[in-house]
Amino acid sequence: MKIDSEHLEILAVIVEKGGLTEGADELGKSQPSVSRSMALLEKRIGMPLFEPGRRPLRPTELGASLARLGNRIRIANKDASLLVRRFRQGLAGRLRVGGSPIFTDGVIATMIAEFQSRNSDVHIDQSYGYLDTLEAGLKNGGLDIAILPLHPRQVPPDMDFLPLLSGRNVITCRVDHPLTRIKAISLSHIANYPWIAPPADSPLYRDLERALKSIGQEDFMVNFSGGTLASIQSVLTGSDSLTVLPYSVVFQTRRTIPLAVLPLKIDHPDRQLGILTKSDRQRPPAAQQFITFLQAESERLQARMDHAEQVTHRRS
Amino acid sequence: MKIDSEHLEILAVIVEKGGLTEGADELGKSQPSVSRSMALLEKRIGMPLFEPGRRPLRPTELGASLARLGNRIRIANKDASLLVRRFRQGLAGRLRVGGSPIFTDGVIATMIAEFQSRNSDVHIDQSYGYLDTLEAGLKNGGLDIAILPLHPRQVPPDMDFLPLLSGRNVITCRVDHPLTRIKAISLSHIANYPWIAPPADSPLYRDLERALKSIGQEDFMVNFSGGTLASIQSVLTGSDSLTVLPYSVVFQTRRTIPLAVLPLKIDHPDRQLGILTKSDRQRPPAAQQFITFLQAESERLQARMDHAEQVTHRRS
DNA sequence: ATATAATATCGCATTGAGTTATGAAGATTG
DNA sequence: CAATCTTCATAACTCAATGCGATATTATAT
Repeated sequence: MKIDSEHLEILAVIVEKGGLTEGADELGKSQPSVSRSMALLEKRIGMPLFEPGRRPLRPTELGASLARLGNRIRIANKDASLLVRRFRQGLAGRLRVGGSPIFTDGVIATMIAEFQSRNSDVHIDQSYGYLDTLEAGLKNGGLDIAILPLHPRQVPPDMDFLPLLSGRNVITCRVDHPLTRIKAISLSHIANYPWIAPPADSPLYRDLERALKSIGQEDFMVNFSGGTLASIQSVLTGSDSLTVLPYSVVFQTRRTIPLAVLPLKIDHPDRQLGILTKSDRQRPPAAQQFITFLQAESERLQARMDHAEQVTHRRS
Repeated sequence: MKIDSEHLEILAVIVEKGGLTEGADELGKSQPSVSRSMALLEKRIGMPLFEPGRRPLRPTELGASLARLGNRIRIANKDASLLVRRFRQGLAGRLRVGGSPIFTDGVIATMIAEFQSRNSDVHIDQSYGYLDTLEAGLKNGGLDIAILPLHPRQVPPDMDFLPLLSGRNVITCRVDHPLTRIKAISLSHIANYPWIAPPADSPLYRDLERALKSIGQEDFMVNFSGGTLASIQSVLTGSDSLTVLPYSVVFQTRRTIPLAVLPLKIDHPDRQLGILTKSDRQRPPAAQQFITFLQAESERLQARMDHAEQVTHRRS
């Protein structure tokens, strides 16, 4: 014999409010309705829930005990409603975010930290990958959103791409690098230094090739390759190596890992860091919340970068 | 928007069992039924509870969270069912028991202790009173059962009386009382000792009068009156006083407060200790349980008393 | 006693849960 | 890769429960 949980909740309210009529009011139901519900419950369990012949309805021992349990149910139910509301508003949930390693570590990670400190109930599951991996993740539902640099032409047909930052690359080195003391840097200067290369299968590696080709340096010496942003930064600050990094990464991490940007114009890849999502798949509200947040943060970052650049120009 | 607690319970079972079909099995419902319930819940909250296009139905983050809450509800509901079952079997609840002071303290209290040690969830609310008080208590619902010595003629019309023990009274005193050393006690012997009398409004007081009158002692000296059994026993063991007590009381408390019974035949009141209940009023199951218990305990007590008496006769 | 407030009951409409039968789609296997 | 198996969704229908207003009944208060 299963008891109807709804009945127990009603009982709890009646007992709490001290009367059937007030209980009905509280529940937003009519008095006859709850009266009948209680009559039905009493009939089901075969025991009286209220003292007979008492006008402001008073519960029996059993009624009071069941009311306590009903209250537990009510609390759980309320929690459930709250949870649903928070999920709908994107304030709770889990978000599986995939991203290209360098940008994710250098730019997105700090934004994620900020997002989590605001929306503590959103759990972000971060993973790394390049276009093909991320695209597959989105397709099979393993990822909610992907963050990577992309050229408009590369966007898969059934996906949406929302640009966040321009994909400008720069040549960078440690701040006290010999080259930073040279006014006008030319090809001959940088030819003497070894290069750090990102993993060979990464777009950034191709950027590096392209950038160096654009300034005329066809073959270059690589003394370190692969690894994550953290290892690249370590090697960079501990040696005279050079490398190509997105300017936003250099800028975003300038407080913890300061790096110098060489005033050498290199070919821009025509890509933008942005958010890739599946068009049809309805995103969880937390995803929308996160996307909106990333847009705002990116705009702020872009503004700060622009501002810093103006200051530099004025100084020079 | 109120969530149906039933739905959350169903969700919890589905998630726990790892599939809709198995969940339906567990719940004893058909598979389409729970399927539709979940569809309805999803429609209500406007969010998916299960990952789309997964055949062994897997919950989303929201679904899993709601399932946890559903489980809490299930537990509370199960507790409720259990509670009801225990109440129905008389293994839980509250019992308001009224009784005449001497019998209650001397005979019933130890039985109540034993009863409570067996049925720990039954809470007994004990109170004292004589016939009129107890009768009123039963009538207005303030008492579930009353325990008192009664003559069959005194039983109110709409009440039932269940005899437990014969109401035989005896003259008693402390075990090392001078009178215990006298073989054949006569009236002249006891005339020298003062009497302890129960409260003047108690039936036992009238018993005392009647008993003494029956053995020819019209007026008697009372050096202590009123008080509870405990105080009577204290005075009795600390002085040479005599008093009249039910034999069952003397017998039941013989281990803790040993008293001597004088071999004087006195007039029996034609009453029996028994249980008085209202006929129409449906008793809580715990009451029935308690009554049955008292009957069994009383039978055992009676048997022991009979046995003790036989031994005494053989010895004398 | 009479008035008042609280609860129970009645009649009727609507909703939701239950069923079986059946269709659709992911998962599995030769 | 097609066939098959599982698993879930849908359809059509019945019935129990809930909703309501109107009204009877019954403690409690004045």
